Amino acid sequence: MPRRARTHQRRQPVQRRAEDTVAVLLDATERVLEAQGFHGATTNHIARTAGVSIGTLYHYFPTKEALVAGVVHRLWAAELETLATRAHLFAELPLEDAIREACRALCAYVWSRVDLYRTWYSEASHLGELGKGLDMSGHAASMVAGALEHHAARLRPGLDVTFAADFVVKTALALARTGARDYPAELESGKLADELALMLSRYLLA
Amino acid sequence: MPRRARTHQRRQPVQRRAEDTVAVLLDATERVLEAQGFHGATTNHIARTAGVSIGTLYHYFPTKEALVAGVVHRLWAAELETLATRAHLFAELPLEDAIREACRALCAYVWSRVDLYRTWYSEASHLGELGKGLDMSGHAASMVAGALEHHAARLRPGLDVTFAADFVVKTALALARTGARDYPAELESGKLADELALMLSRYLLA
Amino acid sequence: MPRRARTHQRRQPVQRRAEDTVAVLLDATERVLEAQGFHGATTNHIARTAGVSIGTLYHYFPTKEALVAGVVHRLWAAELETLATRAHLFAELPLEDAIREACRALCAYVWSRVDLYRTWYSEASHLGELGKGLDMSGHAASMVAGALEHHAARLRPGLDVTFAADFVVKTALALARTGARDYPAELESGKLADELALMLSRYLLA
Amino acid sequence: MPRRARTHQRRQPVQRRAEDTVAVLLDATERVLEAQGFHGATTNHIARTAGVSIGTLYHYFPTKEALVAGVVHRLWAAELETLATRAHLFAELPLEDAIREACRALCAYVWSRVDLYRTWYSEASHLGELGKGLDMSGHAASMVAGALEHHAARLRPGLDVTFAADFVVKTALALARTGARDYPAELESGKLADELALMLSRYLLA
DNA sequence: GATGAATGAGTCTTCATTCAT
DNA sequence: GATGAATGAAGACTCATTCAT
Repeated sequence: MPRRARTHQRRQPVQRRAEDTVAVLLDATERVLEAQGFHGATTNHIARTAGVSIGTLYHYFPTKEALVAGVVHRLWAAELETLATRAHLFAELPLEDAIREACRALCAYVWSRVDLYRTWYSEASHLGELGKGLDMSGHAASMVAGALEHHAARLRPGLDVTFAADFVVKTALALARTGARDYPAELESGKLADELALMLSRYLLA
Repeated sequence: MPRRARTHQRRQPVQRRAEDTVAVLLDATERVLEAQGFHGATTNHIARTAGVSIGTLYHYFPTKEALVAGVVHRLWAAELETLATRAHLFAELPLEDAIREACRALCAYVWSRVDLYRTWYSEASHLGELGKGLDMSGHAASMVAGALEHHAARLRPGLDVTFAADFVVKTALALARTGARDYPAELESGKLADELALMLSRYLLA
Repeated sequence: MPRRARTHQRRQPVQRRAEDTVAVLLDATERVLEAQGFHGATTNHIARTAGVSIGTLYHYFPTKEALVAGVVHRLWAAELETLATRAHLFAELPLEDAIREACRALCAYVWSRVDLYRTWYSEASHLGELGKGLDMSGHAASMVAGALEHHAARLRPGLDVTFAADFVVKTALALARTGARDYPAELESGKLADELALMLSRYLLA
Repeated sequence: MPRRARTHQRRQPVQRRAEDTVAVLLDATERVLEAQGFHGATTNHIARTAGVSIGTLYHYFPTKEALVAGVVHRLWAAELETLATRAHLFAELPLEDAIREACRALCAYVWSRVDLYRTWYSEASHLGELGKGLDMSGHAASMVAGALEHHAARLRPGLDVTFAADFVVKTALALARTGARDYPAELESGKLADELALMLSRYLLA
């Protein structure tokens, strides 16, 4: 039987020191997950790696799941950040070029954490709260939707912009993430990013 | 620490009865996984559900992982089968139509097992042997590659057929599978299949 | 909890074939015990090694304990046989020489099965029926007692012949058996046998 | 297949309380072994007897084998202690008398734990680390060797002192231990000790 | 007599979590 | 806030043994 899935963080850290502890714990969790996989990561091992006691760990996170969820959320946020910092490109470049840059940035980020995606992400991503995941891809999707409006003239006729923006984001995320296992070489070389960008561009443009 | 990951089946069933037992065990495993998720599924529960003793379960599968791997492999085989039975369409129909039929069939299959994809597939798919997964998508990819040669005249110039065939298969699999969570409505309605088909067609054709 | 300790053989084999089966099973048991130790020896492995089915094994021996007891008894019988075939020496040679020959023969026998004594004998000897063990050492002791009467004139005054005969036999058995672990080199070279013989002779003689 | 034979203690107790726990666990193990034998002793039963949780048991000992090894080592240490506290007698008394006292003390110790030697010692002593056993008998042997040097003038010519000291110790241990089964009456009455002492003295002295 | 698939009670062991200090 | 010894529910897995064929 699964333990209860309380995945909310237990307390908002209000002090500098406590914030540190939370970050230290998330870092340690990530490191242990990367080394041992989800199944092999134990809370005691994580606490030891973080250099805090197991009691302290449970002071900040009510369950192991919450801890892992924290890492997942942080990862999602970083993925979103990677895309968000390229948002302005959609106003500055032709759509194809902006899409290519966004895909390249996303794939580069995945490549920079490739072991993480390979070892435990698929095993543990379901612990991330669905809502936060939707928020994250929703943010990215509305960003893309804005970009598409901006380039409306060049879009293929009949395109459902709202759906397409979302679909394109989820496709990019899905392929970049699974690419860590399925296409490591192409992920590193940039080919995956470029083919992905090509596919998305042709899907969107006239 | 993770238990050992022996995922090979323990004995080749040589008698009619034994083959039944293996199938019964895989069926039961699937049912229990669907109801409880990977973490919540216990071998004792699976054995009880299958109507065999726990000893018999371990007679055929050396570990829980091997049992789940068996279910994953069977699922992969069914996905492949779904595509393989549509292979002839690529010789009979325009490429767009054949692709659409293939995507529809794949999405329909995923929809028919949607709970399974939603509850445990992402959590447990890594237990499937990578080799078998590559075999499976490789088969499908070479099928697609053949189809592309057949329609060579209409392909977009500069297309790397070998890569594209593989890429297209993996994209379809990734989106159909994650669609169970991300787009249940569109998976059911067929919209996901059609948008996917459109994206793939535009990626491939001139 | 220990299983019941039924250690009697289940049926007296009356046919040639069945006798063979019993011997084959005891041989296989010995081989498996030697290779895996008592804890690691399973009845299924023993049956497979013997080339018979597990059902057949249980046809002849009611429990694993009975099987191991059979091997222990056979070993005791062989030890006794080793001594018994030297009994005549006590009538032919000076006592010291007869004792030395007996000790050498016993140690040589132990050396010839040294792996067996090293791997499982101590772990499993308690499964041999105490009665049979006493019979065996009792036989040897009465043999020795007879020898001592024959050499009565040379014995040390005050010697309790009955006790001494038994004591000497048990000492020889204990040291030869534990010598497999404690003195492998001296067991092989014969030094253990000679020192043992010297100790026993000086204990007995004036 | 035997479980792994990790027989090292898992953590050095650093606090008063923890030392107690280890001792409590060893005591409980001894009691359960005495009542049920090695095969019948379960870790859960031992933990319950000790009044600690099963988790605590595994906090200090990684396996059942390690726990039993701990008891064996403690027993060996007590045997050695029994001899060591008599070491001074070898300087104060004639050798025969010192030997007799040592044998009596050893046999008395065995008698004081006779059930233990009878029920599980032979079944489980192989779990003690060979090295610790050699250390223990080596200590005793060098003690005896010192004593023999001290009485060199009275030793029989040609005696190999180094070997003899070791041989004498191992003989005494083997006979006292097996005496629990073979000679309970003589063990209790002291006859076994005296005959053993006589045998060893005659082996050593001129 | 022989077979071997099936049984299932019972074991060891793990690890998330608590709480007294 | 921090500690970490202690907890114990729960689960994977073994293997001696049975019995229908």
